[in-house]
Order: sequence, then C-alpha cells, then structure tokens
Amino acid sequence: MVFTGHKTSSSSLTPPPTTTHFQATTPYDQPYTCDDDKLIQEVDFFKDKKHDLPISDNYDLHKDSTVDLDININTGLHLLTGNTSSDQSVIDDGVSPNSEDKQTKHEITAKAEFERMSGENQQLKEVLNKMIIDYNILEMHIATMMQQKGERKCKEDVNGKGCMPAAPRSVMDLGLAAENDEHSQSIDKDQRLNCLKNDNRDVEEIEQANEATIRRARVSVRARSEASVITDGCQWRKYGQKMAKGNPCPRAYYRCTMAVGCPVRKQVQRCAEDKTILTTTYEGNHNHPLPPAAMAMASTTSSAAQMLLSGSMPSSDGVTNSNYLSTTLLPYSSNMTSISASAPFPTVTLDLTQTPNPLHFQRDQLQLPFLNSSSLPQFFGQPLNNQSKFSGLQMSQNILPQGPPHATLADTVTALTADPNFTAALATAISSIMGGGNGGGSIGNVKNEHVNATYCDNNGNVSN
DNA sequence: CGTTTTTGACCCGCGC
DNA sequence: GCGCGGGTCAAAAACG
Repeated sequence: MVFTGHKTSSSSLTPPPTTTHFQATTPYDQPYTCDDDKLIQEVDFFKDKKHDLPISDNYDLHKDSTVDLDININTGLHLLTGNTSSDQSVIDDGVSPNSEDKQTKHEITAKAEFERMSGENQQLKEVLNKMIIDYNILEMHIATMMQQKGERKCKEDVNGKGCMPAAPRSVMDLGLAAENDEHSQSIDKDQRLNCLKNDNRDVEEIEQANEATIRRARVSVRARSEASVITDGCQWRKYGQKMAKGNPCPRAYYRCTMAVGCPVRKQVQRCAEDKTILTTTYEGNHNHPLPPAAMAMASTTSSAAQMLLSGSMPSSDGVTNSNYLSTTLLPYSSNMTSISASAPFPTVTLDLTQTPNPLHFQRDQLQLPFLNSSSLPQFFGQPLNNQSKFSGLQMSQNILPQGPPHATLADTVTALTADPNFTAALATAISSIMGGGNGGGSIGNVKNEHVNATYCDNNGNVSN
C-alpha cells in the first residue's frame, strides 16, 4: 500500500496544530468553575411571570443580607435560608422611616412571596426525589437483569467451556463506566467471582478475548465539517495516513495523547461521495479522566460501543443479539445510526449529517446528561451502507438537533443527548430491553453532578 | 530543542 | 504461497 507522499495532497486531512488548540480551550489541569456557574445560570426553574420579576438565578442569600424581595428572587435551592423579612425592614427603614403601614404591607408581601417560593421549592424537591427514586429503580432493574444473565450463563456453561462473563462484562470494562458506575462495577465483580468458582482459567482466557474485542469495538461518527478534523475535546497525535481503497481522500490515523498509554485511536476520512462529510471512527476507551469538552463525545461513543458489544459479544450466534437490540429499539429507529457486522470489528455509526430541523437549542442552555453504562443510551439504526447485516431502525428525525454552523462535534453530541425526545427514546428503549415496559423511569446519571434539569424541546422551549 | 507531522517500510489478516 | 489492503512503526522533516 502506498501513502500519499505529498504534503499538498494530504493537507486536506492535516489538522491544524490541534494540541495547542485543545490546550488553550480546555486546559486539562484547570478547574472548570465557569461551567459550574453556567450550570447554575441555566436553571430557570420558575421565572415569576405573575409579578414579572427578574430572576437572580445565581444569588446567594448567605452572602448578601440586603435582599429586596420585590426585585430579586432567588431561584436556587437556598430559598429557605435567608432572613428576608428582617433584611427587608432594614432596607425600608432607611428609605421611608415614617411609614409603618407601608413597611408592614411590605413585610406581609415579602412573607407571602417567601411562602410561595418555599412551596415551589418543596415541589421541586419532591420532583427531584421522584426522579432519584425512579433512577434507583431503573438501576436496580438493570443490576438484577445483569445478575440473572450472569448466573444463567454460568449454569449453561458449567458443563461446557466454563463461565462466560457475558455482555455485562464488556459493559463494565469501559473506562468511562469504570469511572462513573461503582454500583455496576460491584455487580460485575460479584458476577465474575461466581464465574471464577466454576472455571478460573477459562474465564481468564475468555476475558482476554473479550477485552481484545472491546478494544476493537468502534464507533463511527459522520458529521459535516469543512475542517480537516473535528474538535472533539481530546488531544490527538497523527501517526499515519494512507489512501484507502475506493476513496480518493486519504485516511488519517490519530491516537490520543492526553495520557501516556491511552489506547484510544481514531481514523478520520472524508466521504468519497460527499466531501463535506467527515467520518471519524473511534476505537478503544480512554484510560484517563476527560475534560468536559471531551466528555460528551467520549461518553457517547463509549456508550454506543458498550451496547454494541453487549449485543454482539462472541455468543453462539453473535448476530441474534444485535438483532434483538435492533428490534427492541425499532419504534425509535432512524437512519442516523447503523451497525456494521461485516466490518473487521463491530462498528456502530452515528450519522450527524442529516439534520432536517433548524437549530433549536441554545448552546449555553445545555448541559450534557452524561451518558455512561448506567444510562445505556443506545439506539441503533438503519444501515448507512450495505455492510450492515442489521436493518430496520428508524429514529424519528425530529430528535436530531442541529448544531450551529461552527459547532464542534462535541456540541452536536451534547445537543443530541440533551434533547428530551432523545432521552425519552432512550428511556423507552431501556424499558423495552428490560422487557418490563416499566416506563416512567428517569434517564440520566443522577450521580453525576453535571446533570442539569434544563432541556430544550424542538421549539427551543426550555423545560425542566 | 522538544514536539508533531510526514511518509516509506513493514506487519498482519484475508481471499484466491 | 502470493497479492492486496488495512493498520502501525519509526526515521526524517517540519514546526513553534
């Protein structure tokens, strides 16, 4: 095979000094306090339309004792902590010392407002508690299923080749999952301990094979981009470039350089038919923490890979499991995703190039409900090419948000995963997978403090 | 001068 | 066994 030996011809895939860019935009060793501020500011739980009060979202009653309730209403969760009535009187004492009636009226108004806000705060707490409960139920359900599956596998294999760690093994081995899901890890550990009782040696061999498969699982992302490489928040180093058969555009190979020995690699290639489409294929899982800018993409691809593997692990039929997943997610299918089984390694493709709807989110209003092994945000779609053996999934087009013209891929993924329709589809899909039709469970990693209650619908409306 | 990119060579798997 | 194609290595060149 011959590489393109000319700089001019390869320049289309040669990224600008991405290292400098990433370091400048996402300083890896710096705290992201600004994000926390944004996160608070995004929450607009209950703007008071009745009084048309401007909301001081980020106001802390602990810090300022001179809060005028007629002007600023704290919409955070510290509503109950301020001695607002007395504070109000202090202010009024200076302005109108001779008007006792007016002051009393003001106090009454303030108290009423305070009580109203307390009630709303209580309601919000209840909603939050319900979401947490729903999440815990869902998580327990998943854990139970994993345990049952593991035990069944052990029983089945006790007279055969030993114990197969089965799909959950692959799920939990993902780096992000390891970071974010201790509970699931413990389940996985127990499951594996049970298996080890049966046949230690075979398990190790199988695990090695599985890990190799995991490392080889790929997530391909198709996105329109004029740039030679998509900004996904990670730091990459180019280590090769080749001409691939059937495509005049060279394929570039990158490896993650954010940590020594990080196994993650990616391939970047322009589509032969449409050169505005850039296909980025990710492989492996990061062995290091990720900056927020990279979390969206990394967690999404990792989750996609984990579900892909959980459905196509080296079982007896291999294909059946993936078909099961595809069938399960049928009602929410789309042509934005695909599974490739005939490729050298299992690959799931997320197609972000088909964005029929105009921009319907405001970037600064979104926080990604990070996807990890707990949320299982998988939805597989119709094959984009004839490689796939699986078909039949159509996800409603309107769940796919469109990023701003110069949005990074991470932005797009963030928008996608913040879409309520997206999460709703995932919720139903998970319910379907678990076979219980146990709808109503909340989706998202509640443990993750970055999860934000603000979502946008297709019309750009913010809901909580 | 350290880091990154370029690019020819090499390795490996697969099909014939 | 051979050729083909995908993927990786590593020395040289380029860059900041």
